[in-house]
Amino acid sequence: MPQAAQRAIRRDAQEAILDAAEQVFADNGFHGATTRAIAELAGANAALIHYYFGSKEALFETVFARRSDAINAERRNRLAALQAAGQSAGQSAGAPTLEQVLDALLRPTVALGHDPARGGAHYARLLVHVAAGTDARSRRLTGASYDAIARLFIDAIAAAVPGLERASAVHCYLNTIAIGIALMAPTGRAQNLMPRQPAPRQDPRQDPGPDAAPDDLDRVLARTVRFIAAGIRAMAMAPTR
Amino acid sequence: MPQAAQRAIRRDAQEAILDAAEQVFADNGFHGATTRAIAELAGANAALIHYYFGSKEALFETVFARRSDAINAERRNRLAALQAAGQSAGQSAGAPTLEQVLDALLRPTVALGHDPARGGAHYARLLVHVAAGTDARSRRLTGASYDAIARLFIDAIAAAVPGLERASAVHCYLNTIAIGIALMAPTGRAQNLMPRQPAPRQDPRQDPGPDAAPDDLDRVLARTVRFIAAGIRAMAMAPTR
DNA sequence: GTCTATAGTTCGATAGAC
DNA sequence: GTCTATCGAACTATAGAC
Repeated sequence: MPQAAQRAIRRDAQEAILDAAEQVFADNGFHGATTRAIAELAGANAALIHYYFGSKEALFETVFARRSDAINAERRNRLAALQAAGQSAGQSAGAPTLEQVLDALLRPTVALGHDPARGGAHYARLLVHVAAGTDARSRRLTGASYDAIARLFIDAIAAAVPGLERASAVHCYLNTIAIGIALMAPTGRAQNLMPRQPAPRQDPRQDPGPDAAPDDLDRVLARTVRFIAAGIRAMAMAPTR
Repeated sequence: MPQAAQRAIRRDAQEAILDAAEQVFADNGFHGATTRAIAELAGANAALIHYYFGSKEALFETVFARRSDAINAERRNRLAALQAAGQSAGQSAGAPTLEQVLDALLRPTVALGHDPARGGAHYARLLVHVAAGTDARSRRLTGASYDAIARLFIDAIAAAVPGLERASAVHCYLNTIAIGIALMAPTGRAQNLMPRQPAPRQDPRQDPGPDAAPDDLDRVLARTVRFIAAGIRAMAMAPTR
């Protein structure tokens, strides 16, 4: 079946452009990136970008949607699994715990940022640009991709913390996302701020570096979830205003 | 003294360009902004930007430094005042509390974002762009303007929370900044995610809107400080790894 | 100091050969 | 499908009149 083989090759060419675009957009933002730089990094001809995607704008949206769809599908699946487990284990087991909800929310994004094998390390920084942007494109993309999942997890957070007002749950969700985005896009700032080499250290194995290596994912997540969960529970003990 | 009067007028022209540049850079990022758009918004001639500032690049750095210097000076003063008060009130009173430190850290930025009278609402979004950027300019600007103050407050956080490891204090600081930046640059996302008009509301005075009005500054700050302080204290109770 | 006019680049996009 | 060549637009920056 030669057609399938050829299709496979072509698919690789398109994905090479998508991967290159992801990196160049992440490094420079939409306006700072050029289609020529993307084509060069992809090892493709500059005209192919317009042949495949029609425009720089459409390429950007394709790059963005590719990862965000995967992230949100995984978030949805993890949350659904937690809720199903809670129901099957006797109805009094009830809703998943706050820590479980936060893990389901953060793990797909943080894993993407920390695991180079998944190829999405650059998307993390791309997402920061879009989240920061106030232009029409940025708001449209975040709204279209993340509003629905946001409402889902705001509900789950509210359900996991008795006494948490709905408005407070929204702020807690936004705080969570703020930390999560900063966490998934390591800018190297943590290293700069770390204490000056705790010099007289005897066991070098102890210090794999402040920013997590891929296998530190669980540890980074656990630490961050603990931080956020404590903050959210503190919000439930006091009125919003 | 005509020279002084003329100087005053000129100073206004330069500041008009700075204000316009702040807004246009905040809306579109460095590459998305054009000197023509800045000049038009400032009501000035496009060539004046180069006459006053030399280049688009230099203008950007001037805009950035103007506010960050003011923010960090205020942070430094507030922290010093807290520490001086702690010392004068008997040596056992000791270091300022965690809540006091967080307030000193966040108040100057959040106030800037929420008080239109201070004219810095746009800088908040500009800072988000720079904080998100991984290019050389962004890293140089954040490092030059914010690394020193970061170390100061990391020390203060560590001093306020017994048992908090130094490395944990760095992560706590970064979490604080992540929330603070998101907080000072309202993108309107909170409104979108708020519950669908709790419709049968009898008293309209109760809902001034989810994003704070200027006079809500203290309330927003108190809520955020409570969230973060609880998260930081939770970090002190468990090892980093 | 402030303006007009424009030089010199670089960009996104496309036409057309193969 | 893939390439070369190039168009037209928009940009930063500057030269020079006033």
